[in-house]
Amino acid sequence: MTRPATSSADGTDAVPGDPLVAELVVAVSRMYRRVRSERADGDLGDAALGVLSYLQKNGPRTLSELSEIDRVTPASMSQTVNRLAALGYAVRERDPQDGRKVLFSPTDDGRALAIRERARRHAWMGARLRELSDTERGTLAEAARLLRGIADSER
Amino acid sequence: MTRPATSSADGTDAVPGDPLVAELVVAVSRMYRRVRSERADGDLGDAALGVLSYLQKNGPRTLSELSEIDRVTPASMSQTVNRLAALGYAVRERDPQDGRKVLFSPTDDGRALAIRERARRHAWMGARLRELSDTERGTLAEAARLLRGIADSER
DNA sequence: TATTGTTATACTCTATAACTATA
DNA sequence: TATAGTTATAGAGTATAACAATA
Repeated sequence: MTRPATSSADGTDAVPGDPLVAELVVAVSRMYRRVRSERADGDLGDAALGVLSYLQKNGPRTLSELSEIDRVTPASMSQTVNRLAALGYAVRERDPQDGRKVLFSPTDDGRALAIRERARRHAWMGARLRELSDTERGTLAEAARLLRGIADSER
Repeated sequence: MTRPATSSADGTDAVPGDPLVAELVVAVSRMYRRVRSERADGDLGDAALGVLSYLQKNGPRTLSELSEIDRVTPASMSQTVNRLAALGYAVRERDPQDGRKVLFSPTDDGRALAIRERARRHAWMGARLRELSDTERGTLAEAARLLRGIADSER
């Protein structure tokens, strides 16, 4: 054989890259959409709920911090926290040490909503994971750690 | 001790659910956003590029099939493939056996774009994966298989 | 001047409701 | 009637550009 190639539906031969990358990207994309599709009707969107959930678990953060965590622009994050604030789920507070900074915190309503919605959205996945063996669960736990490390890496 | 509880930033005790679920959801969400953030300027969005990539790898599909694969409504998928068609990356063809059905196929331009963009978006992740041990890569490969199974499960 | 955050505007993605065409 | 697909409309999420306030 002359060179490695991927076979495509139309017979195109493409330089294949690392097959593991493609498998992971497809798996991650499908899982993300599946989790997102558990969203209920009058619900917050996934971006706003993600921010609220983060604040509930980790405590107040500035706009810049939140935008870096989610890898969106500060302008985008400003609009997301605007929605949370307009709905009464989060509050803005000026940083006393540095008047340029704004700290966002969840309200009591926001904290309760974050806990409740996380439980609801995760329910179906919890059920699927309980069907796995201990070995398989261990594999997923280790994979979650590796994926976090890769996703959060600077480069 | 009386019952398991999660400790939160504000001292809230919540019934914890399966910690593995939360770890996986956070890891998947962060990785999805990281891959998405590799998007270039005049680029297709992630939904349209995902559909184009699928068609390039797997061959023509009907609208219904595509909407089920991505877990979006047929109306949403219709608009996504509309964008692909308007840009000349995909074509509609009436199914000769059943005139209600429409088959979508990538054009030559679309196939080339799918291959090129996949390579570009996956480059950074390929570099990160090459830094891992064979054992770690094996863990991720097995995890990708498990996650696909869970995400694609009917329930 | 540099940093932090916001607003104006536009595009992508998704949904629901109402519709057309085919079986 | 039921199925496959489309269009109209609206809201979430994101981006870039331009701006205000503070350091």
